[in-house]
Amino acid sequence: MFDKNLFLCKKNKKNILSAKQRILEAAAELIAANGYGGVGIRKIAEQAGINISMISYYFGGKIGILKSIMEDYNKEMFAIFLKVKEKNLSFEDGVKLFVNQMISLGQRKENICKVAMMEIPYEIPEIMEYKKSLMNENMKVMEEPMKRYLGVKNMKEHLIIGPLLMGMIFSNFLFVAPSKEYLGITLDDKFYKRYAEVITNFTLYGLTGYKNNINKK
Amino acid sequence: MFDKNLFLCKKNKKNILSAKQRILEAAAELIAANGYGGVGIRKIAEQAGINISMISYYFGGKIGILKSIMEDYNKEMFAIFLKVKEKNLSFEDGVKLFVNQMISLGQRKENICKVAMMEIPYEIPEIMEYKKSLMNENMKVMEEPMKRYLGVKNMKEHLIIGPLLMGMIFSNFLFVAPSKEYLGITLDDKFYKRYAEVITNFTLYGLTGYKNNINKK
Amino acid sequence: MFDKNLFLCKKNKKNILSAKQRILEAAAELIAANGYGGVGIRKIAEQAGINISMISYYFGGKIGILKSIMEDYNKEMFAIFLKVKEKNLSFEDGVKLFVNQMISLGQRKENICKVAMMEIPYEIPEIMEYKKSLMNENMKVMEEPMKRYLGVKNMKEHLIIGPLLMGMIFSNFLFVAPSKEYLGITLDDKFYKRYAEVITNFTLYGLTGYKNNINKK
Amino acid sequence: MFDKNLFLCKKNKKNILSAKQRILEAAAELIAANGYGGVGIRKIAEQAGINISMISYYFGGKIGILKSIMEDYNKEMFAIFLKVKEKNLSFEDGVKLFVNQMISLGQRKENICKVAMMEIPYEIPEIMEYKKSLMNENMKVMEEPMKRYLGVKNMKEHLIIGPLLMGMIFSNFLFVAPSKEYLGITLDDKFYKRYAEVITNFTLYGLTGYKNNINKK
DNA sequence: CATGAATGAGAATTCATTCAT
DNA sequence: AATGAATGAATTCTCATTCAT
Repeated sequence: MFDKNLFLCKKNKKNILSAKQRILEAAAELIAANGYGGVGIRKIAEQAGINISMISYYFGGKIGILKSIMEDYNKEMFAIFLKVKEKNLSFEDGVKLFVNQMISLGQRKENICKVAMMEIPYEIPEIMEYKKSLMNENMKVMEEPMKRYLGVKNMKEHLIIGPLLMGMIFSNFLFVAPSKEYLGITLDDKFYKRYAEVITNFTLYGLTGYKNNINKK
Repeated sequence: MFDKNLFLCKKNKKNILSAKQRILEAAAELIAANGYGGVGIRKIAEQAGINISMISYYFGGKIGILKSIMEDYNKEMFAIFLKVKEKNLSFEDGVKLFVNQMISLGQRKENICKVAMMEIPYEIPEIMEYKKSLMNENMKVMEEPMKRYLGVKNMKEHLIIGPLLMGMIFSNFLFVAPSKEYLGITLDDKFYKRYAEVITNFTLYGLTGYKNNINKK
Repeated sequence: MFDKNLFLCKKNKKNILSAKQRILEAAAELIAANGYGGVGIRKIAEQAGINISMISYYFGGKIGILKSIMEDYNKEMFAIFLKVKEKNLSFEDGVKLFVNQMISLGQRKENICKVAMMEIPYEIPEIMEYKKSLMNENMKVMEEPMKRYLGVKNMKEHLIIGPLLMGMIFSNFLFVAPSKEYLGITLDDKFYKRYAEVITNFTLYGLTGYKNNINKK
Repeated sequence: MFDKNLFLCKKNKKNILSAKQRILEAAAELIAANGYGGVGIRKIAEQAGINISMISYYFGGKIGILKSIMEDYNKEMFAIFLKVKEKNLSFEDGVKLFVNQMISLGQRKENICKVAMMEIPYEIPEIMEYKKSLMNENMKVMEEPMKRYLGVKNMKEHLIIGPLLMGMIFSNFLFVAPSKEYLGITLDDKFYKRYAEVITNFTLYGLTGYKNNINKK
């Protein structure tokens, strides 16, 4: 196990290695709750326990944080795509693995996922360029399994079935989890076990129906 | 983009759409794209073609706009719930009507829907109180059809199946539609016809699977 | 006793006669507590129970209210000066009458007095011009009794003994009365009786000392 | 008027007087002339030669300036109380020292004194709480000398004789000095020497009368 | 690496006033 | 005599960023 204490700077008693990481986590949490425009770097710095100037130092500005979050999310996504792909599973097992991996990602990185999916300010050109490039990579990777598993050839169908699956799989992390504290509910492991069961089952039935429908055409 | 010149009344040089309505539409569009914190009332006033002070005058502040949008969305939701309920349809027809009505709502009020569902700043107490009260009303109305149609009794299941349906049905309006201009795609009536078909079909199959699963337990 | 109900306009159930008066009273109260710049005409209108525009209508603007208050105070002051003057009293009786009349004025028009004496914004030229003109009239009237009663000839002495008397006589209305609610104290008739006694006595002794001092020179 | 150029340090182009101090002085001058509500932080920043944001940075907002001014005034007051108290002087010498110290304070910090005494917006809760706490400390210190020198036991008498003395001693700084420029008069050392003489004399005679009166009772 | 003073632009809101009705 | 919508300027405060130390 990696011993982070080895890298403690005795002078100021702060963890050198994780300053950047702490900023990212604080930012993700706050942006998930308040939106990108609703959070100032002052609050982020405060919550991360670092000086404001460090954000410019590490990320080149507020926008750099958002890009880092988007990048992180996409790396995780790709890893899941590849993992599922290289296992060469049956339709049912592929769906099961994919859905469970995604839900697991949502649990591990709740805030990162919500921010990367929903808190993107569309009118900041730099962000949109970045998002486009990430989506294009995404599309390329998705194309082959969509065709193989579901028989989807038309690109317009991607724009329907892809978001459908994402909206369904991440529904908890987009709508429920962010407001759990305000609603006074707790989402424990038991809940997420049942959540994964329901989503997997719904997806399998739904995709079966989708295949029937698309093959009829 | 909303073209305010279309509605000019030549007589008194005032728009036919009331100032209040124009503010709401401009705000919904901008907030949908940039988040609540990412839009200033200056931009909203500019796009609505009114003086900045009018926002405080009509809505009592920026926060009032958001509450109006949330209110509008919820009114529409309730109308759909009631419409479906009072028709006493079969399971299949009920689902079909519900999904189609919701998608129609998403098409009519794309921005209102996205804002009300996703752009809520969780750390503004006034907003959270309002959201809670709206959600409670919502829950009450949902309880009976959830039980009758799906056999759901446990409230924790509501927290899964409800958001699941919403995330799926509105997936287009949450993920695709807001970035259509930036992605260079057009979502015409033909697209939405197919969209409704896929979502309805997926929902019917998925809910069937869900009923099977829940009755097995 | 004056019956204000006689002048009620049945139509709108508002007192016609006193709209202007109600504005003045509301303004004096609010300005006494918050300063001229600390009160908006909106609050004044609200407290007076009239429409905002009525202030411009009656007084030509916010500044007109202040001028009316200053005018009212000065009229009262002159009335007291004249009253004391024309009675041709002894030094002691003159002082007694003057002090008691002033204290009575302070009781009757607590807010008017405080505003006219202390809440004048020195950097509004229109106000300063008005104040100068009022002070000049004031000085003229004061000159003769100051000479006769106290033997004051030098104008620079006016600048000392005049304010000294005012600061002492009105001390309650300037420092204590405005904060009575916040300090939780009540200033009843018994208090003001004692107040008048102390001030009168102090003034008589003090002025005697002053006369001794000035005649020695 | 404060001439900031006098204090320029050529090396780093910064004033010797700290930014915080310059803000306080500029604020006191402007608030003394226009009232707290009549001055904006923009004007204060301008006159102090600093950026507007520095006011929030140093004082946490406009209200912080006022509190600093109140605090400064009260520190000076306490210093005088203590100085007079610990010298154990006779009644006459005690009064003389007290009055002269107060007048000297008024001369040194004309604006601070006027603001702290008269420009308090009674309807800002934060300010009133602060004022109450300062007044309570004040009352405690005053109690003993009031009893020893004047024989005052009843607290209601404090509410008369205390303000009476303050209104008299500070009369110049409250009514005359703030308008000296507008009235075209100059208040030189000679004037203040005479002012101190008159006030001291008046106070001694007046307090003697007060003692006679209170002992008769 | 880290700090904190400093900046100028922009945030939301409130201001006094005007005008058509 | 009275209303209320509308305006543009001014309000206080916070923003992201820079820079010298």
